[in-house]
Amino acid sequence: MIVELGRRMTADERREQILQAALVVFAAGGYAGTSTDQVAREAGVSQPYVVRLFGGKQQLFAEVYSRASRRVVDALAAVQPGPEAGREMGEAYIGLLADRNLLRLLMHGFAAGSEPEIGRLARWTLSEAFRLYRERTGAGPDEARVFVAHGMLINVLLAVDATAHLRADPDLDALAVCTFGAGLAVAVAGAQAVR
Amino acid sequence: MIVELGRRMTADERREQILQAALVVFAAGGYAGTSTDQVAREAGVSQPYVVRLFGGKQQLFAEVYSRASRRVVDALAAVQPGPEAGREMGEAYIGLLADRNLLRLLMHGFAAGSEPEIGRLARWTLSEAFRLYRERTGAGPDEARVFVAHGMLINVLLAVDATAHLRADPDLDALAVCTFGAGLAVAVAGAQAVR
DNA sequence: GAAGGTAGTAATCGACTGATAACATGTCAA
DNA sequence: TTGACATGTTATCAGTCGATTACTACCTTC
Repeated sequence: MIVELGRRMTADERREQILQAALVVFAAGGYAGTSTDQVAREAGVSQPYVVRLFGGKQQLFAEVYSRASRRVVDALAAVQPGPEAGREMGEAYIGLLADRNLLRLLMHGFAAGSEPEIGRLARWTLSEAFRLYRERTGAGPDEARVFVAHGMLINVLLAVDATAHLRADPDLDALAVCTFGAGLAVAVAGAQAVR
Repeated sequence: MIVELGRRMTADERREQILQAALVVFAAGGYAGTSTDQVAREAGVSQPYVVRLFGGKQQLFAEVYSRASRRVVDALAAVQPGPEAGREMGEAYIGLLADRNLLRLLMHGFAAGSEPEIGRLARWTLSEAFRLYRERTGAGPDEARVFVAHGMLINVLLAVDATAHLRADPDLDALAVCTFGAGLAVAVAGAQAVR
């Protein structure tokens, strides 16, 4: 985390900085498993300031999660329709691995789908991925389903840190290799580039 | 939850009862989001007893999660090799939806993969699903990957309660219908039969 | 240069959590 | 019956968490 010593920041700059810090720690620990104090320390501010800037832990998480969802959906939406759209959307998703925290946070949101607000966002993300794939590629539901399913597999492999345990289990190794394909290097690099 | 009034149970019976209760509440709230007191109330015993019987919250969760993993892998391993093995393994997985808590707990484990012990179990579950599919069907890695990916999609749709929001979003609706296929009725029923 | 708003912290609180200790109650063998 | 062990509970504690309050330091503007 970049710390700007001494200098004062505008509230908007601080918000941005705290949101980035929150992405990191929430991606690692999930909503319930992460304290506002962890967020504060990661961002280099005091804990009460985090709470006051965002109105509470729940609202902070909702905002972080909402942004993450939007980043994912935007990356897919950026692909233009055409004969290569399917491949390009796959590559766009793999590209999201560059920020390992993004998809790991997404996973926590899926698991915490019982929280109404988070569940709503999680369903929206899934729904949009499915819809966009069909719209951009003209594919039928079955093909689009395969696309979304692979996205979920990528999320899970990332969450369980499969890339860091490649040598330990040949089957998991094979699964990771054929899932990430050419993106394996990106996935491994992303895992190391955390923080 | 069935409460046996007054009667005393053997420690093993209690263990079983508490493990079942823990599956329910952990599936809903995850590890960090669930207190030992919630487990105790669900099981109808006092909170300190839960802690003492299992040696701590972590060990309780590890045991619940370990059993869930094993149930999933056992269901897949029960399929005999043969030309129909692929279809049968799909059906076996869909059959697991009958206990909604099982796959939802699994999801929490995937998300909490940063915890070393849980991550180990989660990776093992993935690895075994992949390995068993290839072994039973003779399929190559790509086909087995599709199988595992669809399992993950099913988990996610379950976790975000997609079956309870079918009418709200036509795209999510289409995704759920074509994912669960003939198992949709099972999935919806499982969602309602919780507790 | 002082006034007023903005950025930020220190101190503290009540609620909750996991865990421990001490105690009570039921069950069974001799 | 009685002792001894296994099954459970009540009381309690120390730590953590999210949140509130009250305060301080900084910057801009007139």
